Amino acid sequence: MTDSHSDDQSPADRFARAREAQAVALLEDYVEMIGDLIEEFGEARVADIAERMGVAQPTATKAIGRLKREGLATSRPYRGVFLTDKGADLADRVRGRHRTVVEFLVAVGVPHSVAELDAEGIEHHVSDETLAVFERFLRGRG
Amino acid sequence: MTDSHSDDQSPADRFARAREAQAVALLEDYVEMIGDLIEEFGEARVADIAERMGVAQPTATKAIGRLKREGLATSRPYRGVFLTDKGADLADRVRGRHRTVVEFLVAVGVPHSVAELDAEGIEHHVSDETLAVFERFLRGRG
DNA sequence: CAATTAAAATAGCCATGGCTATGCATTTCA
DNA sequence: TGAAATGCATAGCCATGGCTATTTTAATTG
Ligand SMILES: [Mn+2]
Ligand SMILES: [Mn+2]
Ligand SMILES: [Mn+2]
Ligand SMILES: [Mn+2]
Repeated sequence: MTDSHSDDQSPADRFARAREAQAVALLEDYVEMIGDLIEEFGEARVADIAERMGVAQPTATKAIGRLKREGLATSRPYRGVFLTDKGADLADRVRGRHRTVVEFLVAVGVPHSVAELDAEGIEHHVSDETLAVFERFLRGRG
Repeated sequence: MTDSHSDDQSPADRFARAREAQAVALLEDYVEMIGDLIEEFGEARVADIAERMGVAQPTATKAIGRLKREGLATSRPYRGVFLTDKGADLADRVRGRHRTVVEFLVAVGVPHSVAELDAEGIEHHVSDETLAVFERFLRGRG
């Protein structure tokens, strides 16, 4: 018989996957957060984006350039940054995942403030399958 | 009265923390994996490290240079890479965290292969406090 | 022991994601 | 309405983490 707990993936595959998740993590955080700013203030200015990300203003400008290149955002100087449909969709998905991860961690006993801190990184590495398990866990306890 | 569910950290603090975790993630994976190779084969050669990481050989050489600079490893050409005490300690901690995260995910219902995949990224963002919660969860169900 | 082969190092390229300093354009307001 | 203040963009630096191509060095073998 074949080994009952086979490896499924090579380490190289796992590492490649983690590297890929890392590469998109920053853009995910930007779109989610730009969505938050628009929700809160009706607009997302470069300076506010930089402040909320905790980076210098030119760093935010550069990142916004990448968002534009990826078709996730547009911007008009002195008028703010806007999410495209694609960007808004991504923001929604990312925000949902963020909330689910935080709620799940809290549900298993992690203090809320710690859960928020850890979730900011964890969220980018949780697969749809794992996310579904978290949601089921949450439902299964009302 | 003061808000009972206060924010605790600014978004900028959370993002900074996630960025920091990301910065060390790669070195953690290298030391853990080098430890595995030494365990399995008695030595960790540059070519094997590169293959297991899924990167080109010069990429591994460069990373090993960083490990050395950080005091985590030493190396002798044609003789392999070795972990310092500090490196071996880190490898042990990282491996323990990896195992705990995988076991926890499996315990809540994530398929093993998916758990392995997700854990490779998640492990670097799990705080000691959250890890302790995962361990308690695992103990509390034998 | 010389020649071959294999292993590792080096050179040099690219993109990302940080930063500071500075320039320019738009708003705002006296 | 023109000066001042503000907001944003640009230039240019650095480290990291990828890559390919090439060179060097060590190990192996005829
Ligand atoms: Mn995040
Ligand atoms: Mn988030
Ligand atoms: Mn990992
Ligand atoms: Mn790992």
